Amino acid sequence: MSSMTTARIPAAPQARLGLRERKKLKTRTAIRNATYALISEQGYDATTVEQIAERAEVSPSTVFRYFPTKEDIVLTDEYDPLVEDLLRERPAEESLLDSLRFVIRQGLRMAVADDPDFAEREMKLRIGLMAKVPAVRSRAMESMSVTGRLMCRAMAERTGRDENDLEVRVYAMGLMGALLEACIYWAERDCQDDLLDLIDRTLATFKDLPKR
Amino acid sequence: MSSMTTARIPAAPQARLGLRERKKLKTRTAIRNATYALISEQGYDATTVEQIAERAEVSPSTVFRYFPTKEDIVLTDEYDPLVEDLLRERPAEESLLDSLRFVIRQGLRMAVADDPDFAEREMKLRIGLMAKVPAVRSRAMESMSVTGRLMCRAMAERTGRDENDLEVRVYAMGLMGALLEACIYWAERDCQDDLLDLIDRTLATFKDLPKR
DNA sequence: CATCTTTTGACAGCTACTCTCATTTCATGG
DNA sequence: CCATGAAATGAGAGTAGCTGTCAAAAGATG
Repeated sequence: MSSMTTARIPAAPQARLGLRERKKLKTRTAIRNATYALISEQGYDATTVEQIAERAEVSPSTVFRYFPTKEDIVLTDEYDPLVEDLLRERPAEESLLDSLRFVIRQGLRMAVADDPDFAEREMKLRIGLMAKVPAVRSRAMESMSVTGRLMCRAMAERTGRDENDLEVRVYAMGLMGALLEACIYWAERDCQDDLLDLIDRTLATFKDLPKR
Repeated sequence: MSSMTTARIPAAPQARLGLRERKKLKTRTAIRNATYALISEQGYDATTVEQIAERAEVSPSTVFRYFPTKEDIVLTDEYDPLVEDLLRERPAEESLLDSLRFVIRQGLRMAVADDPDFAEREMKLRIGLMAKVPAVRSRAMESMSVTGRLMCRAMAERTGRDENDLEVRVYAMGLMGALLEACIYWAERDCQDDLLDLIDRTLATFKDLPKR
């Protein structure tokens, strides 16, 4: 689930990117940081795109050019491919549920790697917003279905089924829904529990999808 | 899943409701019918609330008084309590998955009861919109979490767990996500398959949640 | 430096949605 | 049947998210 990870682009070869690309990345994170700051100060609804634009020192049009909706500023990240790679690296015989457990563990570990405090605060803010603000939760569910299709591909490889099999699609979305609910559960209890433990228990409520 | 059923209020004692209540019901369905008609003619996005208000012969303010958002006009129904009742009538020993199978079957049967053609057209329109229009799908997912809480209550009774147990919450949302995906799958294939069959196969991908 | 492309900002416009307030419509007790 | 109170409605103004266009600015390229 993309919207749970918070790491920056994993050791991106920021070296030679061309001035243009570097600027783009900069404004992108400027917008995001401005948004996080403003939301922390005054809440989600009270924060307008104009304010975000002002603090990020860009025009409102630019904000919408980078993020199609306000919710996307909070939620969008680009880690689906990372998850997909990690998943593909796991042995094909391993059950999908086990692989998932591993990948999520690994993903969170990488996310917290270089700046634990920042990563943790940001993750709590995001998941908190997901739990409290309907619009954000809504958007998270949308992105859940994207990540779900990714799961479908992974499952198709494992089980020898087609990635458009009803069973595959349905199982993937069930998983995603469950994982998202686990996050909401976590946020509702003020992030007191161990998220990895919750995820383990969540995955345990599923049976393996039979091959073929 | 409330947003799948399309029956009218089950034999509501429309008899003595008071003129006021009857009028309210009337405008409510007027708005809904206007919306369905307009969307069938010109699509969801091209249909504005003003047009809906005009065709339903009410003011725009009134539309918003009846439905908080445009998506709600399409999706809102009041059948969660019906589902809950049906579910509670099932024997407590029956597995939740079996009960669900039965209740959905029964629910669909009741929905199609008095005017099969209308019910079928409306259901296909709604589920089709859910599959195609992001905003509607989004809203459907929101309402899914409401119905999910209902499932939690039912499961709590069966398994002797608390309705706020992580396992219960997560299992319920997994189920809802899977069922919703089944509907989308159905719509994507132009409603060619037998929806009940798809739902059976969907439920079969789950294991029973152990008691306690 | 000149030219071409990409990115940006300013602006106008649409629509979903909210709020307020005066008016109308229904309910009720005398 | 009428007067009083309560609820539903309509009108209008206002906010904010989001889209589109177009000209100016900034980076890339030879």
